[in-house]
This record gives sequence, structure tokens and C-alpha cells, in this order.
Amino acid sequence: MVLKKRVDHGFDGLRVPVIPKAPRSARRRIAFKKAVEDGQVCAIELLASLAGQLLQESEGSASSNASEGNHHPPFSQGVIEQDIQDGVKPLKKEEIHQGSCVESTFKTEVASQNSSQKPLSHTKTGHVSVNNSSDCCEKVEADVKSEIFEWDNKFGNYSNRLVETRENFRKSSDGKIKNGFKREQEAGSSCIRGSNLADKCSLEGHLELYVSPALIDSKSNKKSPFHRKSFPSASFSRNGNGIKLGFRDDDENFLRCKKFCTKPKAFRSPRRIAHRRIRNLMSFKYWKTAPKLKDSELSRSDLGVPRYHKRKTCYGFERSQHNAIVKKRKFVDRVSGVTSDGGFSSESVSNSPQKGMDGDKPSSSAKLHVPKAKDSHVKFSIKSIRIPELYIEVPETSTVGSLKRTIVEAVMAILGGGAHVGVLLQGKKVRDDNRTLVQTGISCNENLDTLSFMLEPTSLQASPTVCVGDPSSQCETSQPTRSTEIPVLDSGITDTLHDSPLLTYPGNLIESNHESTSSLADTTLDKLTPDSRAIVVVPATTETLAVVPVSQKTKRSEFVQRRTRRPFSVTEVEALVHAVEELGTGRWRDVKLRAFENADHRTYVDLKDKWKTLVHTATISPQQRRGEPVPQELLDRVLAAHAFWSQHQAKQHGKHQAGPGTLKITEASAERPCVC
DNA sequence: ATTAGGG
DNA sequence: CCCTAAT
Repeated sequence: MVLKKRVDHGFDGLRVPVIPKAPRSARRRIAFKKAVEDGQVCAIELLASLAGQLLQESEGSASSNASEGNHHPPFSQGVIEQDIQDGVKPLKKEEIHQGSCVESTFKTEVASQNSSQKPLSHTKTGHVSVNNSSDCCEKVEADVKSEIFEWDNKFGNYSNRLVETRENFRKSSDGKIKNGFKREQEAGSSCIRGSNLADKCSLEGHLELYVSPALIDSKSNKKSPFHRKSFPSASFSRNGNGIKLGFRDDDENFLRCKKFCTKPKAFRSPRRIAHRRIRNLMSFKYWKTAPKLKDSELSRSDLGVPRYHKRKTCYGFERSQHNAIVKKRKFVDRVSGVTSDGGFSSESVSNSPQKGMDGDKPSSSAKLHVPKAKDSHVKFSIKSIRIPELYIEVPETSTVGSLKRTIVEAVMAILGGGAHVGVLLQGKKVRDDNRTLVQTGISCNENLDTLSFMLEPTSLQASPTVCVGDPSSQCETSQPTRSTEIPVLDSGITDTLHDSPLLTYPGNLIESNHESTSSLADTTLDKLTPDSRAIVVVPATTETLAVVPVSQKTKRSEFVQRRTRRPFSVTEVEALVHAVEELGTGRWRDVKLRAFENADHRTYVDLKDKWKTLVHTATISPQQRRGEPVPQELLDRVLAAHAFWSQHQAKQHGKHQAGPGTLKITEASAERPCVC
């Protein structure tokens, strides 16, 4: 039986990488188990990180015991609203500590199919509270309601009924809490493994937890007070009952998924969802008021990505210059510690030579050099940094140069925003930033090979990293097939990392096109350092690009730039007018087909818009008009046609029944010669 | 995927 | 041109 979990309604929020579900293969299962045991997969942490974000603002006022007043978030509505308005700042894990608690509601929906091909659906809703009331105790309680419809026999106990369970995860610790939360070291106790949330819903692939603005769903979207409020991916709104958490697995197999999505109609195509998600993430509106953004400079282009999708229609690809889009990314990573969150990681820390940088800036991936003698410095030199695969689409006619630029921009879009670097040692994430390298063990030879760095979204710092460094094993475990990277930097350029532009291209790499200024030159190491803003990593759920960098710093990425302006020529206007005269307004697709069939850069929307402006132009005085003047004759026809079609709803049916003829009669004087 | 409108 | 909502 194949199951597919559903994502919620076009959610556009921060998605936190998370809980890998128990893999199927024995081998992976073992690896998975290990991950759990190693504390790399812990529900509490996950929830905590989410909770922490909320706590950020209300930390002080949070009640100390979440188990009480279960259904009442420790935050007043007012606080939350404030939150949203001001934007939610990414929280630091350190901020989540004693005395804090958080409650969240979650909803999981699973669409599946049983042997008889009947659609199944399993919805879980519940309330989760994360409590960290003391220095050494973390507790997660969850009331879960499961509604199973035609659940598969395999899960027999859940067939056609409502199941309510209470799940408690408690983590009493013996150690101190570091960085806010300590990881569960005991397999099975409070880790996700013991959680029904994961177990029962875990299907295949990898589970992922994300926060979603509860109010933003397919329906309420428009009216949602947050609709125009814009909030960063890291923010989330809540309804009366709290944040909405969702668990879902990755779309391991899109095709398969597609198949199921057709079933429960309510289940939207994942791709669509992703698409929507991305688009929303990219929507400038949603970001401009993002919390930490100092200014609104952030332009769409900064968000570099896919809105392009929509244009990828038959008329599509109009991007003339940089018309390339990063459409999606396929994870095909079999190596590195690419995290489930799609973060990119440096795969290799190779031993590179002297060129290494000083130890003071070990920010990015690199390789260490064992300190020689007295020199207590550890030198790192980056061998390469990888990023998840970016699927780029460019017109056949684009030049190699533009392709290069496109790639550069794509990369810059990701790196430009700054990312946080996670350090992984022997497969485990080094969470304590305050420890010294020596203390951490990043100074001995033995560890060199197991040291790796991982770029991750700053805003996710507090969240657990599922996939860790020691790539070979664990990564594969939780995230088998994804992510191929584009080597951003791979060479012995190690030394340049420091003083000069991070990405030093061999000069010729980028053509001297003016636009090529898409500089890598600006990408200095600091951009990779922790202070950078945020990068939203949208798990490669579907075919969409998974990484959406978010940062005002990325001014340059013209990635998803606005299409280059292409004023309509008189000839085009003529063609448009002619077509409209015949077809009328409201049939832009036909107009497109008829008059701009081969003008890929003119979409029917463009034509419609142009018509709109033409009408306007024809309405205003000649002095007010701008741009290449349009013959008055044409404008007259525009007005005539506009007037005509305004009356006769052109909409309806085909061809020009009463079309042109009538028009000409009516507005004879200004009419164009003839149509047929 | 289109259409209709607002920005 | 862009962005969305509604079809």
C-alpha cells in the first residue's frame, strides 16, 4: 500500500526539516535507529524549536506548565497579533529554556490508497504542548485525535473510527541543558520513535514538520488578516487554538504522489502546493515587512525563484536575458550531509594545503589542518561547497553566458542571503557554539575526516538537523535520494575564501557581460556566517525549487527578476487591435493565438494588459502619453473596439459571429479597413 | 490554464 | 508588468 501524506492548504511557511520516518529497508532502518539513538531525531527538539519561535516574544509571560490549560496557549491573542504584525523574529535556541512552554495544534492528513485502490485518508489533529519548565526537564504532551477513513488493514486498529490518544513525551535529564535543549539520548523514550505522531503517520520517505500559518489556507487566504501582512517564512500565525503544526513526509516519488492526489479531491497536488508555497514565499508582499529586514529593498528578485513557473506556459519562456528559472530541484544526493531540510552541505573537508585560512574564520566548510607544533591554530580550507541541485531552465536561444549568469544568480540567491553554517563532527551536529574547537574535538586528526559543515537556514538554527555529517550513512537514511549539488566552488581556491571574493571565478567563466556583474564578488565569507539572515529551505517536496533564500542582502540576484520590459511596437499594437476587433475582449488566449502565436514573450495576460493600457492611452490626451506614440488611427480603433465589445460581451463563444462585422458597422468611421 | 482586475 | 482570485 502506498500512502501519501498531504500537506495542508498551500501553506507558505517555514518548514522545518525533521523526523525521518522509519525507513523500509533493513539497512536504513538500522541507520535510522541509530539516528534516533544518537539523538539526532527528536520530536521534542523539533517541537521545541518551533515552540521557541513563539516563545521568543512571550517567553517571559509564558506559564510554566503547559499541561494545564491545554487548550489555551500561553499567549494572549493580543500578543500573537502583535507578533504577526511585527513579524516574528527567528528565535534562538538559547532563548527557549526553562519556564517556557508552548502549545500547538497540529493536523496531519494522509491520503493513501489501499489494495483495492480506494482512497484512504487519515487525519490527525491534536494539540501539542512543549514544556520546558525546569532546567532539566522537557516534556511534550500531545492529545491526538485520529480520524481514519478506510484505513488500511495494515493499520487495522484505525479503520473507520476516531481514535483519541494522549501521548506524552517526557525527557528528564541527567545532564544539563545545553543550548536550550538537550537531546534525547535514550532511544525510544521521548524521541520521535516513541511517538505516535510519527509512527502512525509515518509512511514512507521522510517526515517533516513544518509550521504553517493556520489562517492561511486555500479558502481563508484572501480574507485572512495576514494575507497582506506579510510575514517571513519563519513566522506563523495561529488560530484560536494555537499554531498549526503539520507533519508530512517528503514526496519521495512525485509520480506516485500525483497518482494519489487525484483521489481525495481535497488533496491538492503536491506540486501545486509546493508551487504555491514557493510563490508565496517569493511574494514580495510577504516579505517586505519581514521582521529583520531593515528595509524593503528586498525585491522580488531577491527571492529568486520560481514564480516563473506560471509563465512556463506555452507562451512561456519569455525571459529574454536571464530568463531562466530555477524550477525545481531534484535531490539526488547520495553523499553529503545534505540535510533533510535541503540545506546544503559541504561535502568534503579535504586536506588542503597551506592556503588554508586562519583558524579564526572557520565558517564554512573546509578541511582542517592539524596544527603543527605549537601553533594551536586549526586551519580550514574549503575544498568545495555544494548546494542542492537547482534545476534551471533557459530558452534554447539563451547564450552560454546567460546560462552561466543564471547559475551564478541562482547560487547567489541562495548564498547571498546568508546562511548559517552548522558544524558536524562525526555525524553529529556540534551545537554548542561556545565550545572551543579543541573541546569539541575539531582539532585532532581523527576527526578531520568526519568533520563537515553544513549550510543551513539561519532561522532554523534551533531546529534539529536530521541528517548529519557523516553522510554516507545517516543522510542516506533519512533522505535517500535527493539532492545533487552544483559545485559552487570547487577548486583549490581555498585561500581566496578569506581575503577575496569567496567565489573567484577564473575570469573567463563569466562573460564580461555587463550583467555578469552578478557578482560573486560580493559573496564573501561572512555571508556564510551565522549572522546572516535567513534562508528558507523548502524541502524538495516536489518539483519545485527547494531553496528560497530570503534576504535583503541579496540585492543582486536578479534571479527572478522582473521580466525585461518590452514595449509594444506599433506593429504589435496593430496586430493586437486587429485581433481584438475580431475576437473581442475577453478572449485573450485566442488573441494570443491569432496574433502573437510566435511571440513567446507576449502572453495572453500581456495582451490583455496591453489592451488595457491602449484603452487608457486612447482616452487620455496625446500630451499625456508616453513611449513610442501609437498612431491615432489605431487608438481610435481601440476605442471603437473597446466600446463595441464592452456592449457585446465577446466572452462566450467562438469566432466572430457578430464580431468584426458589427463592429465595423457600428464604428464605421474609425474602423480599420477590413478584416477578412 | 484562463480570465478579470487591481496594483 | 506583476499578482491574485475566480473560473
